[in-house]
Amino acid sequence: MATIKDVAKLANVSISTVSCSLNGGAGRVSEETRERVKEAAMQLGYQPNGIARSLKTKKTNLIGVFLGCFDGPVYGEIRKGIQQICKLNNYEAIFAECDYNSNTLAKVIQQKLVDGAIVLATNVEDKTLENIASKDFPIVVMDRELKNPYISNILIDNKNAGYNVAKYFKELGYIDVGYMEGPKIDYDNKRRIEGFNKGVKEFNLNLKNKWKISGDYTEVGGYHAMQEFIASGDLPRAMFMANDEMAFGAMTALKECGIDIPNDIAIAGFDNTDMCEFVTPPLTSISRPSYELGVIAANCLFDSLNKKKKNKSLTLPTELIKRESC
Amino acid sequence: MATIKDVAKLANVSISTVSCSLNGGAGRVSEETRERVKEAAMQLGYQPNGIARSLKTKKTNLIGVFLGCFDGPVYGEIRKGIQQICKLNNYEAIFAECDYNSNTLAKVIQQKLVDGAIVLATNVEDKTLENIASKDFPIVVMDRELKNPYISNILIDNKNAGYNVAKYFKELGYIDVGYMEGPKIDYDNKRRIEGFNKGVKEFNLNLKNKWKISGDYTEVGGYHAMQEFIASGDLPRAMFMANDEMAFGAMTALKECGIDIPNDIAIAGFDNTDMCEFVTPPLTSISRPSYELGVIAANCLFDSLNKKKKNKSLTLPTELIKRESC
DNA sequence: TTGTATGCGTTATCAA
DNA sequence: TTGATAACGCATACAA
Repeated sequence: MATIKDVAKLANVSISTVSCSLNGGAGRVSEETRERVKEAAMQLGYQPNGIARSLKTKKTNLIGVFLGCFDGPVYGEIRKGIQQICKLNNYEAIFAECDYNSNTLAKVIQQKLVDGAIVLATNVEDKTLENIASKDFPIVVMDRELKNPYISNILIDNKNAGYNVAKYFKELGYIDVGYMEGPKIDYDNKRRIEGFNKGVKEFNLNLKNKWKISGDYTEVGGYHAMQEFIASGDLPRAMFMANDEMAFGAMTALKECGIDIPNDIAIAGFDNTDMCEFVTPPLTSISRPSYELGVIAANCLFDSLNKKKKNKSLTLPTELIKRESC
Repeated sequence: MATIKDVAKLANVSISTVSCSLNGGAGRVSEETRERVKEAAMQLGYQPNGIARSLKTKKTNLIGVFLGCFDGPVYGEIRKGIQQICKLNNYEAIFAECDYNSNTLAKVIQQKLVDGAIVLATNVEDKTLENIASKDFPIVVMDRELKNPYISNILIDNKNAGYNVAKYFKELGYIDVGYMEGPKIDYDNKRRIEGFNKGVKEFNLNLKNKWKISGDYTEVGGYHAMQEFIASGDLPRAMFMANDEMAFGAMTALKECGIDIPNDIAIAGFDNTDMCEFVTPPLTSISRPSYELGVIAANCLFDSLNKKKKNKSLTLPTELIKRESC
């Protein structure tokens, strides 16, 4: 692989001239020299070594996005939003999957491989993030609330969303209600359920303990949890599902047993994914601004990175989308 | 952030002693000194700067996984397989999403950020990969066949799988058949359809041109494509779908129109995703070893990386899983 | 307008 | 057993 030295030799100039010709603005080198250097670089297929450059400049023009799992339509939208903003800022986003016993995050960050991070991985501990965040290394979290001068919090209004589902159930006259939650450790899930519970209390709904079940955010998980629930023989009049995918699985199980939606049981999901419109019956769900969430998180990170702005805390609103499943 | 110098100063030794104490094997430094250095490092929270280390050692202990899109259950399994092997080799995997006009791949690789790459992104051009692959930078591709000494090919037997679906249709007495393909640019898709076509010819099935439709590998896409297809008023007796997700969407559309599966039309999918068992009726599909695919691809990359072994070409078998949709 | 020299934080060679 | 020092490839302050 050609280095800057090789280019310098071929173009018959010093390495500093090569560097300036290739990166620098106008003024520093004559147009003639610049051309000669560019020609030489092209000829050798020269590509600056990013590692060496980073060592010198102390930045990599890379941000790290740490996700607990890449799956699901919501993650996809968030990623798109992040990438869009990275491109505008001449950065690239690299992604890492953080499972429970992985230290990828620490490794990548401590090694200075990225200039900042966006974290959406429940299983990463708060302490880890607090230790890593600094003036030179801003972090944006999307799955928790952290009070730290170098950490920004971008969230959606989960609690209000859950509350609104309960309110809507009340409006429709559904008194006996239940829910299927996601992973108990998940921040979003906790807040959704918290809001729903608040509504249940406020509107005098009847939420038996046995009507609180849990899935794992997957379609298959929702299917199984609902199957078991049906077998118990005691169903509420309406159920709030902590995400759409579980709701889809649950609907499949219900239909298999000949239980009518919404006449026997009403279902509401969360995320308003594309399929909501197309399942039978179409699924009432909570719409969240996923793409925008990614955009905002990335912008927030670049604000910290560029202008050294202060950290931010934002909570984005959600909207209840009413369809025939209720 | 503490550097090796700070540690050296605190421990009252030279930086080379620090380096050896922390990385090196036995013999080089006395146990006593090593302890003192470790103590100092701990106290300062010292973490070696990976960038500087990489510049020197010419390796990052990182591999890049370049995906066209992270979504779908198959991708998830492949990623898990890759990560498992990375862990065993003391490497980390970082992921990048390659959309059509992104240059993330080139950037990450040319900057020497990763020691090797696994590519599963149809939209990356062959030429790009051929240019980048070298003795020092092995690549494993999973979405195409490339003859290059530094590129390994790990594939599944798409063609045979498609052929087997046609054969199965014949066995069941379905003569009028159709298919819904995925993105035409996709290698897997092309081969699946190719194999199916071969079977159609060989078994004298009747595949009208109007029975060849296309989706985009998504559930929503499959739903819409099928809706339109139904509206055309002329359906075959059986259809092969290039992946399960489209099949699920298509099944939803069919059921909505009161078209019975498999009595009016039989459906076969591809990937044998978890939901196949749970949709109504359960979906006949092609099982592929996704996790193993990731394991094998990663192992293959490490073989090239470590022992400088030759490139490999492997095609993994698939299996037709029969369920009630046919 | 150009070149020389320094240093980024490591690892590794060599001499002590 | 240890320390001084060169080198990795680049950017840049400063000298010419």
